[in-house]
Amino acid sequence: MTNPTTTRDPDLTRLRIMDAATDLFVAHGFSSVTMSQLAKAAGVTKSLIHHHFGSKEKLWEAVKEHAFEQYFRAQMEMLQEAGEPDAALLRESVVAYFHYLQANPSAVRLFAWTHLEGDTSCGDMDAQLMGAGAEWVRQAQKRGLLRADVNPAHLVATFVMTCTQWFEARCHHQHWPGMGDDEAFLDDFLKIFMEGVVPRD
Amino acid sequence: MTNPTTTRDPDLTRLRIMDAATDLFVAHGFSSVTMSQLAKAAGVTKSLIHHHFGSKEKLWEAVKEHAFEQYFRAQMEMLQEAGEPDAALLRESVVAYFHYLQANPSAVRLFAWTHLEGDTSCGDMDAQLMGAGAEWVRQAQKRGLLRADVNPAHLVATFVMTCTQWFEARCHHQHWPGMGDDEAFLDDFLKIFMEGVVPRD
DNA sequence: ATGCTAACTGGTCGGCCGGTCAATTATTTT
DNA sequence: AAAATAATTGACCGGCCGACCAGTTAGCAT
Repeated sequence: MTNPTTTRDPDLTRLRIMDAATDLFVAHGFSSVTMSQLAKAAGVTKSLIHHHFGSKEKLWEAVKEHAFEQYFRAQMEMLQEAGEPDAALLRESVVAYFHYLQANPSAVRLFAWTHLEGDTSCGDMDAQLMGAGAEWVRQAQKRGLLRADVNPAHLVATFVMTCTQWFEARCHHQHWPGMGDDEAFLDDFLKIFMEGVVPRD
Repeated sequence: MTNPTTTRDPDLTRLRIMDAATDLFVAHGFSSVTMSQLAKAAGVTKSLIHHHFGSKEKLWEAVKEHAFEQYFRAQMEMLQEAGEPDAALLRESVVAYFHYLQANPSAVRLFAWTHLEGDTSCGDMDAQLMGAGAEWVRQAQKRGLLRADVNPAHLVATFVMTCTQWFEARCHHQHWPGMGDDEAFLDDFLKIFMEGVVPRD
């Protein structure tokens, strides 16, 4: 039988390092986090991190790749669960995306760091996702359920970027006068966005 | 008379350091830039940077403050030049803001770095700016020129954040399939946004 | 049981980090 | 002209950085 109090568990160790690294990198970015901090946070020695990941840079890559995969999978699921495209479903998609980002603040910050680094390693997955989203919109346009005079990619980008920026720059605009909470903003954004994407009678 | 080829010019030196520091910080962020890099880029010694700015952190603060001031002044001018609020002028404001960011990519990146750092030092200026923008919208709403059922701050935030994110994450979404260039996106965004903010007949 | 592989540790290293300081040179003040 | 002030330099510092390595130990295949 397997020993539950086994002294060594490389998979768990890797996981613990990844988790600690994710927290630290998300909070402070790659370059201002040191191996000593990482080791201390993960409860292991610096050498062990090198043993499992090779270098600080490779650990960072692993953290990013893992986060992208999670994001990609979640978004693909949401897209595939969506049925026949129409305006109501688009609205639901925006709400779902907004709430996904709300529930995964570390993903938002990780994306922001990678944007600034100019990292495009997530390009393929992201392009695939956006392509699917745009195609979804294009079908709704063909059926006359969404206005057809806007580039589908731009339509998707508009709501994706607004949701992203809302959480990315939260520390900034949460102090702006008159700003409401997450739900209040989402409501108002949807009022504007949905009115702007449905066809005029 | 003043000697044009004078060997010492502390103001120019400060400026050269600030310029070099702005470039480097904007490109790589605060913590991954070293004093040696800064000194080399500015054509001065490390010690001289310390002499003029005290520390790396204080130089960073100076760079940010300067950028914020420039941004603040430019936006305030744009706001004050704007006349009686109505939908057409809102459209022009969005276009002007978009083009300002397009022409000042380093400002965009600097904001992004500070967002991630959680820096709120520009809070006062920014709140003032947003307050003025929201007030501008509120007046248009009172006159029935913009729909009144959305929080003015949210309306302004919507287009500000979209423009910001467009340039902030450019390296990311410029590879998305079907995406047009800056002007094409702006056009489509305005189609959606303007349709969403004008009152229904 | 015994050897092999891989997980894991502690110690250590060269290098570069941000920062300091005394000395020198240019500019301004008196 | 001389004294005071400020700009600028180069040499130098302690400390920590990421990385490495020799050695130890646990798990596993045979």
